[in-house]
Parts: sequence; C-alpha cells; structure tokens
Amino acid sequence: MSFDARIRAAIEGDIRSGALRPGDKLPSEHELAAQHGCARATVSKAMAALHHAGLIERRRKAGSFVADQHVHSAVLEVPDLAQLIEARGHVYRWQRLSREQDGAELHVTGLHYEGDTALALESRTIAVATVPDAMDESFDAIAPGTWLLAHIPWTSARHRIRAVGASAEEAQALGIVENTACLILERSTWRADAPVTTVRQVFRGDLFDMVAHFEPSPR
Amino acid sequence: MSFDARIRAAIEGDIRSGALRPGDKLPSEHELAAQHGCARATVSKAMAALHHAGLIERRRKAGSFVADQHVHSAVLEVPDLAQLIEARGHVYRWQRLSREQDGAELHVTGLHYEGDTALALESRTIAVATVPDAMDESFDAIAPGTWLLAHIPWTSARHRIRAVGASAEEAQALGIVENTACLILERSTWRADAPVTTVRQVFRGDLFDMVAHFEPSPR
DNA sequence: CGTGACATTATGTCTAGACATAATAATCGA
DNA sequence: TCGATTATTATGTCTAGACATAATGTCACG
Repeated sequence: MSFDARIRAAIEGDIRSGALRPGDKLPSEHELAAQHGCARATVSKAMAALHHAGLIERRRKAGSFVADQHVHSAVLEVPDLAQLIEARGHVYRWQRLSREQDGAELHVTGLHYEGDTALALESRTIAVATVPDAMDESFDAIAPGTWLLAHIPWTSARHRIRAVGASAEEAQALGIVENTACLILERSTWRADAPVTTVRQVFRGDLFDMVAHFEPSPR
Repeated sequence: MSFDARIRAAIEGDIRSGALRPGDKLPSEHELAAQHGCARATVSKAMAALHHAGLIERRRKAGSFVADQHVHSAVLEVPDLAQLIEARGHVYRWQRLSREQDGAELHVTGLHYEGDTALALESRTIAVATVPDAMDESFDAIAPGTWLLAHIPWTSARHRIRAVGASAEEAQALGIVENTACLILERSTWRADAPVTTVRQVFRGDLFDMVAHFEPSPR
C-alpha cells in the first residue's frame, strides 16, 4: 500500500468510526506531514483524494474539515441489456418493430427478449445530424444501443426512472396485462453538447430492477 | 485554469471529439511534458484524473490508452425527501404510523406527505446494536431517515429500484387505487460492515421519479 | 525452437522546495 | 468604534529530480 493511501485510510477510518465527527478540523498538511514523516505533497495527495470522495471539505487558510453528511448519491449501474440477460443465464435477442425517418430524426422501436419473453420495449430517436452513419443501418439484427455504443465516442447522459402502468400498446407488445406496473428508463445522451439519441425503455416490473451503490471511498 | 486541468481538458477533448479512438495509444508522460513544457508530475496528475474518470487505461511499460466505451454507470441522486418536496414548493410532513421493537430490531413505518397528499410509504428496520440511541427516539415528529442522517457517521449503501403495483394496504395508506404503479426504493446502509438500517419506500408512480446523470468528467 | 536472464521503458510514488491564492486575523488610521 | 490595509496562514499548484515497480522485448544459451 502506498504512503498516501495509508494516510488516507487512517483519516477515513477516523471519520467512518466516528472518532472524527462532521465539522471537526483536521491537522494542517504540514502537521500531518510531520506526524507521518513524509513530504507535504504526499499528504496533499491523500487529502485531495478524501476531498474528491466527499469526505472532507477544504478551505484555504482555515484548514480541512470533516464534511457534513451530504445528499445521498449513488452509482447507478445502467447495464447493457445483452450482457445483463446473458449474465442471468438466458439468451438475449433483439427484435426490431419499426424504423422511420422523419427529417433529421430516425425513430426505431423494438423489443429486448430474455429467452422467449419480452423484457423491455424500446423506442428510440437518433439525431441523424450527429450520427450520419445511422442512416445506412437497418437496426434489424443489432439493437441501436449496442450499435451506437460501438460507433459514437463519449457522451454525457441524463437518466430518468419512473414507474407507470403499461398502456394498451405497451402491454400488448410485452405480453402483459394492461396497466401492469412497469419501470421506465428514459435516457438522453449527448456528444459534446450535440444530441445523439433519446431512448425510452419500458421494462416489465416483475422481471427487472435497477441497483445502485454508494461507497464513500470508491476504488 | 490550472496547468494540469488544461492538459486534461485537451486530451479529454480529443477523446470526446473522436480524434482519439478507443484503444489508441497516448504519448508517454515524458513526451506530453515536453510538448506542454511542464514537469512530468503535472502531466501525471492530469493522466491520473483521466484514469480515475475512466477515460483512459494505463499499463506500465506499455503506456496509456484510450479506454473502451465502458458499462454505463451514472450518478443517481437519492434526495432527502424533505428537501425535495420543499424544493418543489410544497410543505413536507412526516406522519409515523407504527413503531415496534423486536429484539435487536426496531421497526418504524410512516408516511411522507407532500402538502396534503401522501407521496411515499416508508417501512424501516433499524439495527439497535449499531444505533442504540434509536431506542430513545419515538420518531413521532422526525422521520427516521432524517434522524439517522444526523446521528450516524458515514455508511455504505445498496439501493434497489423497482416498479410494482400497490398492494391493498399500500394503496390505502397512499390513497390510491390498488395495483397502481409505484416506484419502490429499497436501501440498506452499513457503517463499517455493521448493518445500520434497511428501508423500503413506496412512491406514488404518478408523482415521483428519479434522476441520474453521467458525465465522464465530473467536477 | 523454446526458455530463462536481463535490459529497457513507462507508469507509480515520493521528496524538498518554491510561488500563487484565498481567506482570516491583526493592525492602524480616521 | 468602524473600516481599510496589511500580515499571516493553509491550501493549491508546480518543478526537477529520484527510486520503485511492473511489463515488455531482446538475446544468448541449451
């Protein structure tokens, strides 16, 4: 274990055990460096990591303080459906239902199958201006999400998760009773401020859930 | 903008624009330092940040490479309900329904009101061994989540999000029709491996959703 | 032809010191 | 006493160099 990681672990332990409480002042970097017998840059690295993890607040001149319990945030796993389904031991299959071009937008709908049951109904809009290659793709055999993942560099994304009862059409496509509770995942992605795609996935509530983890000290 | 942030932004821009594609090799730290006219430690700091953000992979001797498009993950906001409701311009109120002690576990149920409508039904279990102070608290006026936030140091947490139709009891408590789609948030928290609390919140699907963001370069 | 020893290389970590910056504390003048 | 200026202090960033570490490529030897 590296030196800075050890310093970091020591302080983190004090915080998580309650020995240091929110608002408490930590020793200055100089003092910590002297205590641990290392250079200030090493302490600084450890403190920067703690700050990044949200465990401490830092104010020039004032010093470093244990942060208040913050708004809960967690890392949400948004799995690739094909991976998820195969991890569950089933066969994944994509079935395209429709593909329409409407000016600068390409609309694709389809079903994600887990074995023989339809798990999710997807309706997607792709911005042709940002992804011109999509015009040449039928999305007949490959799901647009998978295709886009391989064709478009990094994006930022906004997700919205809701619960709604299935509409008549959705229920029919998924083979469930109308108004059954479904988990809706809506995702919009951008590539450097240019819109890439917007997708709405309707999941059968009885077959799917999402998981999120919160760790103050990831990695 | 600091030097290392500028170097980082330059490389990140190349990646996001597609000039550098997944798998491409980046110049070595020495080369980048020479190019930018700075010390290697500064480049190293920028590269460490890019690595932390998941944009690049680093291998000793081999070099640094643009990372493959990874599994989607996003930062999920798990809001404090009181804050959320007040931000929406309504009055928040907690109404405790029950409180029972069962050996080492304390069970509390109650309703989170947004104005006059019940937004969520909460059933919570608190581990008395980890949080002995909870025994002296009635949770009559203060929601257990709020109380715990103020009394327990950092925790790790696991969240599960599902959609289910409301049961008869849930529907009655929330004042909705049975089987209406609801968003279920289940959260378990630990304090250094000791269980703290497990909570199940049933939200009216028509009044609540969750939001998650994904940014390759947070902060 | 395969294998183990060795040199090479790029990252990982660290040092001792420097200057910049922001915020607080102290001081001085009106 | 109030307010503006100045000094102090802790963090923020950076440098130039050092050694550690891990992985790769090379090369001689069997």
